[in-house]
Amino acid sequence: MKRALAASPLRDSAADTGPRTVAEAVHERLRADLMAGRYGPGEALRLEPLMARYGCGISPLREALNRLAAERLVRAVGQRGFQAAPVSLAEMWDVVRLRQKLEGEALAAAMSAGDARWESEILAAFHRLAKAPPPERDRADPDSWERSHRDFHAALIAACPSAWLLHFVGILYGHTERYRRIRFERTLPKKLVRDVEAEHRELMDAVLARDKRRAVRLLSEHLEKTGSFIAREFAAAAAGEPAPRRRARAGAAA
Amino acid sequence: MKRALAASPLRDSAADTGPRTVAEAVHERLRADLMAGRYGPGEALRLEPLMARYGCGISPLREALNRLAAERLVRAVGQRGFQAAPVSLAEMWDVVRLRQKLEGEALAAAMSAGDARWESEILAAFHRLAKAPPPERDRADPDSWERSHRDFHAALIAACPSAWLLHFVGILYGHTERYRRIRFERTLPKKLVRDVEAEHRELMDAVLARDKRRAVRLLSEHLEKTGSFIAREFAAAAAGEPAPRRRARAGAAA
DNA sequence: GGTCAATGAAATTTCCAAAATCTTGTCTTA
DNA sequence: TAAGACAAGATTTTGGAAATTTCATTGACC
Repeated sequence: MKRALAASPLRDSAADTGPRTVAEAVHERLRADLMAGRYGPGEALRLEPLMARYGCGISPLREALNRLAAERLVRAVGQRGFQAAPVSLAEMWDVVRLRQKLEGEALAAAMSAGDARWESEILAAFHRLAKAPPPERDRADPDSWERSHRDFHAALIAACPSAWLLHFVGILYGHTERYRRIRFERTLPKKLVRDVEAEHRELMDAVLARDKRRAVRLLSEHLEKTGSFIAREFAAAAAGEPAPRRRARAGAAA
Repeated sequence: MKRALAASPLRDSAADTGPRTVAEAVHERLRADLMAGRYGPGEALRLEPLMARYGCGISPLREALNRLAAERLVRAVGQRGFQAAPVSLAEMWDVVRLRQKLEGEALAAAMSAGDARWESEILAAFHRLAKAPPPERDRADPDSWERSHRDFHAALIAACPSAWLLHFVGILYGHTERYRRIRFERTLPKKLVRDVEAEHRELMDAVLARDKRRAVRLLSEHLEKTGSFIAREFAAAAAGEPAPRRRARAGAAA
């Protein structure tokens, strides 16, 4: 069962036909790995290991890395290669705060423009998210829940008519996901997952009831809780492991 | 006299040292040419001519194009190469509307956080803009006024603490500039330029007086006028030249 | 003992040419 | 006449190797 995708607004690659070049395929896989936190903050992304891992030559790899640099998921340092984006508490809050504003705008716009089709897609996405295996029981497909989660948030704002707003929200979503997953997969307690599901249901109800004020507020609170969660994990990590990974000093600091 | 740059928030490349690789240099030049409207909407960007024009091999050129594709100034079509971004009236208003929101947010934040240094940079940027040769009298350096213009808008929001907000505003600025310059350089009447200068002065006065409400409103109106100007030029171009450039049909249509 | 320069290794960046893909024009056929 | 197949040309994409830069280590000198 392919997941139903109608040009998901949170992933604006060529989704209808699949990647048609090696560079596009590597770009997608690399971005997924970045978002899954498989590369630590500031970790050097050396070309030869990546060529081996993704089974491609140097040209498509560099093209993918350059696109990711423009998306700010990797940093390109000049004559010194690429590294996974650094992290900081301040930047995390910057991303979350901006996402509250922009995704709130997008949600309100979608609720003004959405039709019955849009509503049904939200219901379907919520159902798939509820049925998806929780992220801690990830055996075959570790990213299954994450995909459903992204699809749900994408469905909520899919009716927003501003392509640019959706583009920016998508970029911010990717960075939020990375912050959330970058070091804390093991720590995710079941209790929290259940709370998240309740938040999603409440949010969906407000959206389908066309209660804009309430929906935007619930979305903002949802994101605020995510930010607080990440901040707590940051503090815990800073206390437990002073220097977790290579060049990660700036990560736990500011 | 080098133009004073303190990591201008509207151009987030490695500005302090200048481009350190060929790819970065080509990326900058190509972006400048795109923003100057030197490539028409949908125009095919073939590799060999570009290699000749920018005097480089194929690898750095493709890397630059891939970055620009992530910035949405060019489209990458799969196995069919790159083309300059298409344009449409609807997308132009999308860009302008979003820029009103985001640049307004950034301006308000800057006015909360700005110090004396920030104020003096605004004054200096305004002075340089006032002294810059108007865009129609562009003999040696056709982009001189445009650079000063960008620097002025950048100076206004430079004190905004949100790096992500500044990043997005910079991207939207680039697209606005392209829409403004893409076909209408010859049409720019002096009267309009003088009006723009008056708007800039009024805006600066409100900003330096820390009148947030007024400053944000003036900025929004300033952008609104730019949008209306572009829309008029669009309509005129659609009436006068039905198919101005290659594959530009979609441009004047929606 | 500490600072600085030189040397060599490692990594990135760039050029280049082969391979794969798309486009265009022509010819055939219904 | 229109539709389709086929081949030639043009263009993009990709992998590998050369050139350039950075980084670490060693040694010399003050």
